[in-house]
Amino acid sequence: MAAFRLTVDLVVLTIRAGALNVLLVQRGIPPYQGEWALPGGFVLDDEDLDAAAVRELREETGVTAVGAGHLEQLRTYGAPGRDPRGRVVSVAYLALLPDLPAPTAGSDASGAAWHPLPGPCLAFDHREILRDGVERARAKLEYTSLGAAFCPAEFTIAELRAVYEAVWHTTLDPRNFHRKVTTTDGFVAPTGERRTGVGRPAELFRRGEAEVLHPPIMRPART
Amino acid sequence: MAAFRLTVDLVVLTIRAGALNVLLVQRGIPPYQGEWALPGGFVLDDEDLDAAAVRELREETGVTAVGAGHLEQLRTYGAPGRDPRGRVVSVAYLALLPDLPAPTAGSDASGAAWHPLPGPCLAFDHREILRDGVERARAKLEYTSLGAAFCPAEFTIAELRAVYEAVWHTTLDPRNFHRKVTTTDGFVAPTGERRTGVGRPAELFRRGEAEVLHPPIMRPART
DNA sequence: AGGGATTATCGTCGTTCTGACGATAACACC
DNA sequence: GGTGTTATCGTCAGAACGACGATAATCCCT
Repeated sequence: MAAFRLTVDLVVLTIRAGALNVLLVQRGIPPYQGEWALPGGFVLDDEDLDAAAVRELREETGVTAVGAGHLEQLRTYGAPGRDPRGRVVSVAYLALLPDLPAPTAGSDASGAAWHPLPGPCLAFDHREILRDGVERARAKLEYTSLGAAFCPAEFTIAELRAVYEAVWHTTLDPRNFHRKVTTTDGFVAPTGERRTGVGRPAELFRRGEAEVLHPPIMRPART
Repeated sequence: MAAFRLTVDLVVLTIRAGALNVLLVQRGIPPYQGEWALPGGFVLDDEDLDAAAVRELREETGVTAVGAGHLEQLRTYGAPGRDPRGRVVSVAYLALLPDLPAPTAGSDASGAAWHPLPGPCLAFDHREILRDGVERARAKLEYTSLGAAFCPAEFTIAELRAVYEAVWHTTLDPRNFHRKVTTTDGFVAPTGERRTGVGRPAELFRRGEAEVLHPPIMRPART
């Protein structure tokens, strides 16, 4: 029951070019120098865990407001030996963000970049953490309205559908998806405006106030 | 990034007399001496987090095999000031167990007992942890087969239904519940035997191999 | 201006799932 | 044998879903 050191590690996901991407940094210092890893860092002495996650997210990505996206605690990883520096326990967070401008490099990372899944080999046990994060995101899209966290404040139904298709790696029927989303109470709220592009202009929506969906959106059977 | 101390705290739930109960210990040492708290203790120097949870569960409840029930990591709580002894971060675990003989008192607890929810005032931030644990259990009963973790190895559909009714604090139609459980693939498997009691003998079932339920069991609307 | 391509949105139809509830079965007890 | 009690099977209307046709509203091209 002696001393532990605590880190937060972030699984930051977004949709880019129709694919699920994760934000990775190239480690600038040992251990695992030069290898890819999840962004993260040590928790400060008198810092709340959530605050540490928000701080690291800001430092590594320049994301200041989580308001647009979503940030939640994922799981804590504390196997002895998972970090060669000693007994380091990591509280992992899952962040879902709309597509952003290129990320910034952090203090102890020589580079940060988006990687389509599955990404490269990762340092520490970060491959396991990433797998758990993606699985959590996949599951939560079924029974919560979190899919909208991948979208900007205003979005079309087609953009939201593209999120589901990217995260689940399937294709969904546009008509049935539209019906499900617009008839599920509190999922999305129309803004009254429309966005013009290729094809018929699409109505713009904002996130609804509902957090959980009853009934959930069913993911097509086994892949 | 200096020294943290790490504890595991357990939200141990079971069904007793048709009600959801939580296992609490009366603290035998300061801080909060004499008050009720979740069972738990410090993580050893080279001990895995899951192993620490299993150890504490055994020490405080005498539960040796988790095989019957279910144990999973719940969340980590690390707000500065949550423990007057200093910076103590707690990894909370959620355990779902079938009804057991009376629990044993642990080393640093002068007594351990089952409490129907909502229990008494709790030390530290354990009230919040308990609330999160109960909420997790309620949600997981909808889309997983974890309800069977509250039952002994062999159980009747009525016993399983009593679990859902206790955890959700509702009443469910016995005929529709029976249909749903027996027709959902992999939820339960018949043993071929039956148990006699009051009324017509009931068929005995074992847990099926399915972990997630497609589609989920819907909890009746708002309470 | 008009035709084609493209995407959004609305409907339809048959199937499945659900909730409400009636009917029967298989015991224990008297 | 009758009665009470619980388990299990059926039925039926309404809701939800998957597949897919039909229409609407724009852009692009000629």
